[in-house]
Amino acid sequence: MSSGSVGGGGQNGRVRIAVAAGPGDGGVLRPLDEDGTPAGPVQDVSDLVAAVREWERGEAPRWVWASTARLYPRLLDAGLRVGRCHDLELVENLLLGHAGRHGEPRSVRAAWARSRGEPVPADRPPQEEPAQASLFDDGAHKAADDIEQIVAVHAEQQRAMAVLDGFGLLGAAESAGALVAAEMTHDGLPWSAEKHDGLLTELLGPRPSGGLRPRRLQDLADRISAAFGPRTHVNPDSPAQILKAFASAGLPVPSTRAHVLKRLDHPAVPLLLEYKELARLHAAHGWAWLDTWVGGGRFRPEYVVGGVVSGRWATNGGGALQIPRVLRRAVVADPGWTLVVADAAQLEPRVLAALAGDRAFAAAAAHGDLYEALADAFAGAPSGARRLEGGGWGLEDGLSARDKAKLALLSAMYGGGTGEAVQLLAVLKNRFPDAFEYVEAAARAGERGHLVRSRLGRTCPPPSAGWRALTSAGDDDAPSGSRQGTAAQALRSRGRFTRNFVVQATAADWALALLGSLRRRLTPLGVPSSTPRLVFFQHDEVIVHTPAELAGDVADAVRASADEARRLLFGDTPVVFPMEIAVVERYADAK
DNA sequence: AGTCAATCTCAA
DNA sequence: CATGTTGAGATTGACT
Repeated sequence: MSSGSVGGGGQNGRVRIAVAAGPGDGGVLRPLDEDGTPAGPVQDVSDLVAAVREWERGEAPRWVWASTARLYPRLLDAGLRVGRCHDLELVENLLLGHAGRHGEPRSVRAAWARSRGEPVPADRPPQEEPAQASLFDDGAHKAADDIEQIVAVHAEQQRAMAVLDGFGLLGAAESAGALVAAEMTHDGLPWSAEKHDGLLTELLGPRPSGGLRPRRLQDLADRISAAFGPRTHVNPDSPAQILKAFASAGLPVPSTRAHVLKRLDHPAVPLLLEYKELARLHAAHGWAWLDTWVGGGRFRPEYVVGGVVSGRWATNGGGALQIPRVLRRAVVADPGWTLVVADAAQLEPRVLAALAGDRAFAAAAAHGDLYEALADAFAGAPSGARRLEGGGWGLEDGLSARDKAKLALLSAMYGGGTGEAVQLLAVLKNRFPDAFEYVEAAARAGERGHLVRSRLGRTCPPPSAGWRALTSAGDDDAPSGSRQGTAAQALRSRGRFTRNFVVQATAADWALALLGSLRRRLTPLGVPSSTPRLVFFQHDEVIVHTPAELAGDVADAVRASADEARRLLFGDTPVVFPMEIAVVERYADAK
């Protein structure tokens, strides 16, 4: 697997430039060969942005820098975008993980110290990172030190990655992801504050002043109290008070969860369910959220690339990866623009099919609805099982063959499949033995305390010391029955984690490759002042904000990127990764 | 007055 | 025998 063209942009794939910021608006550059050997002298520049712009117009090198998240926003603010980079902190993090050293400091300074056997400085927590402006304000001697360390750490990373299959692509994809993340924060997701406010007013009543409850919530709260009796006062925000009120009414309940309340026959129940739903909207995505996170018609969350162990992204604030469906009505394209919303259909089972190289399974995943294609295999399986709302499996007749296929796969990937789904798993095992065995092997590896990896080499964290102590006991310790039970539980839990990790993390590999490829394909579309932009990414879904007349080209680019990602990860697998693409004015209209 | 765990609901 | 993964973020209520 070559590092391909993910994150590519320039004609010459080999030129790299190490860059350190400071002092002031200046910086220090040094050209490198691909293996990290210096290919020219250190250059001091008084205007770093101008120097980067100049190089970018010419050779379009791969920029080697400590952290995209800290450096790139400054370039974006100056109206400059770069084609490719190597993010030293992100790559260091991947390499540490591969070595089973998750969580060790990842800064350039730390990597430098580590390689020289010196004391390794802890990473600074994000909130203590120097402000953006001061990054460009370091002393001249510091920038000189920085460039020396950057060059050295980069060379070591290139050496380390060269012997790990797929790792070059992983590092390139992670770095390209960091560029996308910074650009998405810069560009923002189109967000109509007016539509959002209208929605809140419609559901909650007009915006209240001070910390008061909106009218609709107060009204519901009053009716909830009344439903428990005259002169009773129940604060619906307090689970304890709700439990007490139901107990007094002769209806003791273990919790206030929605599915528990739904089973009760009491006039307060529908009011409480409505209250809880609206109160959450108000608390999590109400006017306060709007004031904090939306400005100038854009929602600008901060993404954390590789923030989840599986390689999925996390966010730092704003909850960008949990936008409630109702609020998608507020995501509206600019006039004359449109949103291309694309999500990968049934991504994780397709990833499993491709990973396992299961011929029968891959053939089913070669086109169309994967579960439907598998349905025949499950049509005769014993009456299915279905997840009950409260957890646990329950018998439920009337499952379609397609539902049975879906349930079997989800059980295999998530580690369920005890209970009634066991028969469906048996069908999966018989008909698709390689796919079954792939996740089983990952689970067994986990239970033995081994590490498992994604297709490109992203590695799961090792089990904790506590886990090892718990699960290795059992010899001389004469553990008690409950301790054995706890140990068995810990083993199963670890197995579920590693079982899921190989699939989820490879799906994240694929999504990252798609993102890098799509970014590169979008760049030449449109004219500089009016170019399609990636504005949202959520695990297996992207949104591109584009001039309306380019929507077709964008959709083509999305499909081509999905296919390129497939090829980069899995070569000539027959498994396809179809994208469901909607061209809409509002996100809510996508599905 | 701050910290923390537990609980709840949102997303994939 | 127990009974599906990864997260964010708000809130309550117990704690220091």
